Amino acid sequence: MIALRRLAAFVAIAEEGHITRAAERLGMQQPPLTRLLQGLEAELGVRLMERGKRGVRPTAAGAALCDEARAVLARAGGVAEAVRRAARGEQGRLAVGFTSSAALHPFVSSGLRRFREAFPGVAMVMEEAGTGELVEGLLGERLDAAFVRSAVGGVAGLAVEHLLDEPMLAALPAGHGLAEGGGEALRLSALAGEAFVLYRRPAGPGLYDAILAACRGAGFSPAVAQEAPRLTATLSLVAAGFGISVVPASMRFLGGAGIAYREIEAGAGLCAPIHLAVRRADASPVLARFRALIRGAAG
Amino acid sequence: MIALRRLAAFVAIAEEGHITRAAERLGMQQPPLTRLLQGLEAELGVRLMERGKRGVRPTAAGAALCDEARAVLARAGGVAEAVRRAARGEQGRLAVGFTSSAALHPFVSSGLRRFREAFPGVAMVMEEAGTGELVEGLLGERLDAAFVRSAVGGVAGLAVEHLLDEPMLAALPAGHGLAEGGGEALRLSALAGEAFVLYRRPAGPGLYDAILAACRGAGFSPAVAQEAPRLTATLSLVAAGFGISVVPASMRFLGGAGIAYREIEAGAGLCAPIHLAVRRADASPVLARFRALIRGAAG
DNA sequence: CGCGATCATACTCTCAAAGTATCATGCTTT
DNA sequence: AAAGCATGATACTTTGAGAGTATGATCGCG
Repeated sequence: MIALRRLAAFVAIAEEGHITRAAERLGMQQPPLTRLLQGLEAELGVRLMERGKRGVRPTAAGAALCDEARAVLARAGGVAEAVRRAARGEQGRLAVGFTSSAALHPFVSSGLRRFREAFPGVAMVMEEAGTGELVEGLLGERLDAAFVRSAVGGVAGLAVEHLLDEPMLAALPAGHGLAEGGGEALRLSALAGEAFVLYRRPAGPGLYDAILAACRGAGFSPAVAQEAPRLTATLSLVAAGFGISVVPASMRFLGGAGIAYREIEAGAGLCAPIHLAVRRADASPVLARFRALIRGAAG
Repeated sequence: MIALRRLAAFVAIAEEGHITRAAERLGMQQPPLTRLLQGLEAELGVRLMERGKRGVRPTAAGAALCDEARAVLARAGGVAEAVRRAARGEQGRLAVGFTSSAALHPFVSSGLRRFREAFPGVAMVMEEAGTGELVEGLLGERLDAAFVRSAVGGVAGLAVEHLLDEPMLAALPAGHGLAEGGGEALRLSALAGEAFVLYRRPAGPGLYDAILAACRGAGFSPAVAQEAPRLTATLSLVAAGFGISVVPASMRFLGGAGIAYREIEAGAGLCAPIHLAVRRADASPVLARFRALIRGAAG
């Protein structure tokens, strides 16, 4: 492999048309440059420069080398800067996961958009999946960060950052007895006798457990009539009259016709948090930038 | 600029995940490799490898460097071979010119096509122009070779190679008294009283002079009624009845309606040669390949 | 014909990078 | 817990590619 130094020297010779002048430009003496050229010619087994009375001029092979060398030098010249950008977190890759419920919150989508605009050099990969898959993705280094609803506090190796708390709403089939309430907050205990439709626990344990705990706090244990595999499916089941549900407030914009939403009294302690989970040991500067931006947006 | 040697060493470290093993692969000892890595880190001001108990693993910056380095190394690795190909004439540029009359001869077009097929790595540039322009193009290095009809022997610095001789035909307006001859060759002296339409001498001195010389040899001096700026225009004028002309046989396929072609007796010494003109000093291997192929096709 | 410009050759020298030897650290195994 | 092994870091020595100096060879030009 021909060293970059020699390529640069050759380009200088070709551009100046004189070994002497090229040596001057390179800040060296003429004899070593002459030998450098001879060395290149010997190594390639090809005459690169035609020596004339008035300087030198490239042969066809020399012109080809000059072109190739310029390309290599240009690429090599940018390496150092690219690495420094990567170290500053301005360039690289970032894989972000989110549960389907987090994806629907405007905070998440706007945060991702803002990061993308602030760091256009970072290639982003998105993944929507259940909490379990996201945790697995983080541990297996397939993901760098994940927006989740439960705290995932128990998982070793992960750090979880609390971003915000979102109120939850009761989702009732239109026409349900409790659907109309004049804008008043609903008492959670009013739902004691209802059939509940919930997002499957394995896919979203955080929300599931929060709802069950709040119900128990309100003095009843909800009857779970259906478990839906996706949040959208939950709302479809509610609309179809299979029961009622309790969902994060940002879902309000999703479920269209057939569903009435009512606030739940604050005392019930029902809230849907959003957390950012990352590997505790991950020192990636891109991730640091991402966390800083998201944390700033949350605070 | 980071030397290729160091980039290659870094890639080896990143790929092996152990400095020791990478050193083995590179055929060197471990300490210098460790220092090489430290040197890179110092030069870039960035930590590239995280040292762990069981070897090393790249940081984000290290991964970026690894990617960049691979790209540079791949490009640099091909340089030597590309230069050798250029030296063998298998890669490069070739600019070929031809006069309009030469362009119409099947030998020229098939020769160009065959060269193109045989050396797909050579980028070709074509130019159709008058003889004067072609000579100027060769001397000014805009062209590397030109197909011409006259010998251009007088021009210093050019070498001219004779490729073939083509018979010439009398081109007569349809219905002309000499147009029908039962396939017999026409005696040149039979044209003594005719008005001649000729391609302008500055654009094609070779043909012009050959025709005049042959006529004088046949005992008459032709009356040039019209001079046309292009060969196709010559035939148009003949078809329009402005006079008769004498043209290379390959023109027969060009002039469509309104023109009758007749062979001229061999003794008149009328023939239209095709030559290849090149710079005498041009040692380009691509040109050498081209000349060899064209010469082979002619012989 | 001598002068200036330019590339080539011979010899010396220097410093960056390779080698050698050895230490430090922290698992793993007994 | 101690010995052993794997791995990287450090200190010192050695080497060689490449830089410098001096000079020769060639040739156009006034």
